[in-house]
Amino acid sequence: MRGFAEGLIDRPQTVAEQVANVMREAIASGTLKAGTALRQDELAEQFGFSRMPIRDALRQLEAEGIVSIHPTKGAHVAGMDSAEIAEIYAVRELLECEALRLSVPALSGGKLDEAEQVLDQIDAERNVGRWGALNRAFHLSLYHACGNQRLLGLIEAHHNAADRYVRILLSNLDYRKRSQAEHRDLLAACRQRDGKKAVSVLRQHLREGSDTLVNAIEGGGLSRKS
Amino acid sequence: MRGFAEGLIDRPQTVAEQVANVMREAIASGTLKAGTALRQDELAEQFGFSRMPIRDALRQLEAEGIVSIHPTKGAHVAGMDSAEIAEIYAVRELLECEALRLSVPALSGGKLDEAEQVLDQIDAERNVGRWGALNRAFHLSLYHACGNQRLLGLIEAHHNAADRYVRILLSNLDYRKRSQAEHRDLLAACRQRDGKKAVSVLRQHLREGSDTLVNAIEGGGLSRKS
DNA sequence: TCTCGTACACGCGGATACTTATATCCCCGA
DNA sequence: TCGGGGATATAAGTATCCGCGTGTACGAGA
Repeated sequence: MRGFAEGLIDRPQTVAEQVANVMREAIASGTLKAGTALRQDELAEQFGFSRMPIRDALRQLEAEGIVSIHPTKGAHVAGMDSAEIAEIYAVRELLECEALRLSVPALSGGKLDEAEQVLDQIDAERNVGRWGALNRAFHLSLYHACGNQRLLGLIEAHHNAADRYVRILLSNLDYRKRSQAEHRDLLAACRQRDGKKAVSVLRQHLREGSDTLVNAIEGGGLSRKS
Repeated sequence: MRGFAEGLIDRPQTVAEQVANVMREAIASGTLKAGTALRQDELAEQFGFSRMPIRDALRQLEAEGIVSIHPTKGAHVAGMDSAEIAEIYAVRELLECEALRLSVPALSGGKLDEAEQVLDQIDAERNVGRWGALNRAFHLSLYHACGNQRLLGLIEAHHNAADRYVRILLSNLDYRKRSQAEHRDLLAACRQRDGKKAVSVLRQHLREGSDTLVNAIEGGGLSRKS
């Protein structure tokens, strides 16, 4: 739920936010695997801060759905079973298709050019860690003109929740190629101001991602919910 | 974002959660008006707890969008301008219509009877404070069979965010009558397993609520964002 | 008199040390 | 072998402290 209108107003960054950012990245990158116990004292020592901001950060991440906290049992990196992945993708499809539908008529040529540049960057990028961020940037750039900040916030939150898994997808060269082809189709439909077409391409794109992930996780024996 | 699968697993309630619950109710009921400063040590003294759980509670409420926190300036009861109300209702429409669409074919007769009982309770209820809760219970009871916990969680979160304003609506006798009529239409469509009809009634219902609220707030001079 | 700068008070973020409660594990005895 | 009880680990909560950014009020200078 982070990021409703962030960046618009300058807020001094708190330690808790910095910690949350670092941990979010660590979880997304797989450094912290699903199910890992996140001990407050341990983290406090590692980061060199006291327990207080660490708790704030954990609460924050819990709200984002990538950490689960049980009173007396503590915080763990949230796992995802394939059912939950399917749920997240179903919600993403709902939210993002709506945002795209609203956004397409309002998209400026400049924004579209920006989106295309992001696609070129993805093709050029060799660092696995950056793909996730670029992928997200591309998607969000198409939705920005939707005019509903809250909707964008939710979409961003769900990108966060799915980030770890998107990275798994993107590390697969085959999927990445297909994904990029779909991205270019999507962009083309947007350039033609064909909202219906764009939405249907996006819907297909997300379903493919979801299916690929669910198969990978059900078959591949990835670490499960704690 | 609270309440994804709450209640299914017994978690000992933390002080922070209790505090959050009390404050959520206080904000929804209007006891705490929009813009009110929420000073940590003041609250700590009032509740008789230390600052730590109060901070946790404030973070929680911030994630729910009903409190805004600025480092160094502290927490305030979040206001809503009419634009934000429109946004929330647009998202609610999207989420709830989808949940209903998925849910209708799976709704058991028992669930429908329960929903009808809730409607009867609303008619009988004289206490303004309870209407909001009953109204929410009715809506959620129709969505429960949608099979997507995450979607239900988001819907609940948006009910929380809109709660204060729904209560304003419901304290208006005229709106309440119309609303109840629409609720019965909605229920009837569900009984007929007519998903399309049900969704269209729901959509109309939510749009009416949104419009009524936006007009009330733009005209009525309600307290604004801090 | 009006404006600008400074100084002070307030309240938050954070640190630290300590207490309490709870879950888990392991061992010991029936 | 199994079940109960204690030891241990860890989270939740308490009490207090400090530093710093912000807002404000007051006094000095134009």
